[in-house]
Amino acid sequence: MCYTGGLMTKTTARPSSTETAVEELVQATWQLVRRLRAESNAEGLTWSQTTVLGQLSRHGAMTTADLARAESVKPQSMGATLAYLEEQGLVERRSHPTDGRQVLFALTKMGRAQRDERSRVKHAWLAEAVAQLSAAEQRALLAAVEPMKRLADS
Amino acid sequence: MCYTGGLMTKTTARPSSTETAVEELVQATWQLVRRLRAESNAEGLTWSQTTVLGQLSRHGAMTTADLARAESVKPQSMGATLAYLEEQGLVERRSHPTDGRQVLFALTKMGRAQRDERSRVKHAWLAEAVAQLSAAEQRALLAAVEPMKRLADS
DNA sequence: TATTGTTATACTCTATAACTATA
DNA sequence: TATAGTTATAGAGTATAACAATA
Repeated sequence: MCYTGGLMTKTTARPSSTETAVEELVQATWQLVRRLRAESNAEGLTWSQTTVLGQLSRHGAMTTADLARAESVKPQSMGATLAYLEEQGLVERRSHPTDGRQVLFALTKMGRAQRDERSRVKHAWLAEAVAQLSAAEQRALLAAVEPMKRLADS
Repeated sequence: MCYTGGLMTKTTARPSSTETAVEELVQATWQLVRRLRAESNAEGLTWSQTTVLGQLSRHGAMTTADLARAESVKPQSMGATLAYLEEQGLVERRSHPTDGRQVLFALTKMGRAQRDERSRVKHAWLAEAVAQLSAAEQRALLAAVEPMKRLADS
């Protein structure tokens, strides 16, 4: 594959230093997201859209700003996603009872159904993929969740 | 923040089941990528572009298909990235010695310099962020690299 | 006929800037 | 004046489909 003779078995350079190891982590993160995106594109909704439905499912009605914060994007970006979901009839807007500026978004009946269905499909794939890993690898993944969040928030 | 009374401290629902835990992992992965993207946008090159320079730096000249495989994207997508890098004078194309169809891409002198500089800047941020974590958290992150790659490749 | 790469097109995700409405 | 949201615009990152050149 590689002309100058480098071995090209999926970029598996051994982590010699911490620096390299961190770069490896970033690479792994990036690739995992690509994989997740590819997986979700095959079905009706994208990952970003699905996670918004998940937020609303878990937390109930939320404002654009709430959702933007929860997903670490700008309100305008979240607005675009919400506009799409609303157009699809998956979320609906409600006026805020005390603050006229704010708009609350909530799942519609269809949105809730989609959410459950999506959840089922996603889990089917993830469950299978995770099942292929050893118990130790699974533990390693779970142990990394909090540090990754810390890193993302830093 | 959240109208229906859910506590909204950064989506910290405790992982009750493995299913939830895996979803948490996905969420964390997604957010970390968002963070990385935001960080790299501040500077000259994006993460995708930087990683391509990294590949060429580590492996020497590679074809579009090689790079696409290494980064888990379609050749056409990689072509777009390479076109940009070429336009910026960071990579150059060479004809393949034996196969006229293939095109080899290699770092230019400028590309190599940029790569080193980018690498330095990236590491500065990452190093600082990682340093904020406990030793245990750092170990947890590194231990997750291989499983994440396995998951991405599955 | 199969493979490598290019061109054309489109859609998602995200950002910034400027604006409106409400507090 | 500050905050919540919308509109307009733009760019990165991808994908699929159709094509050309080479093997």
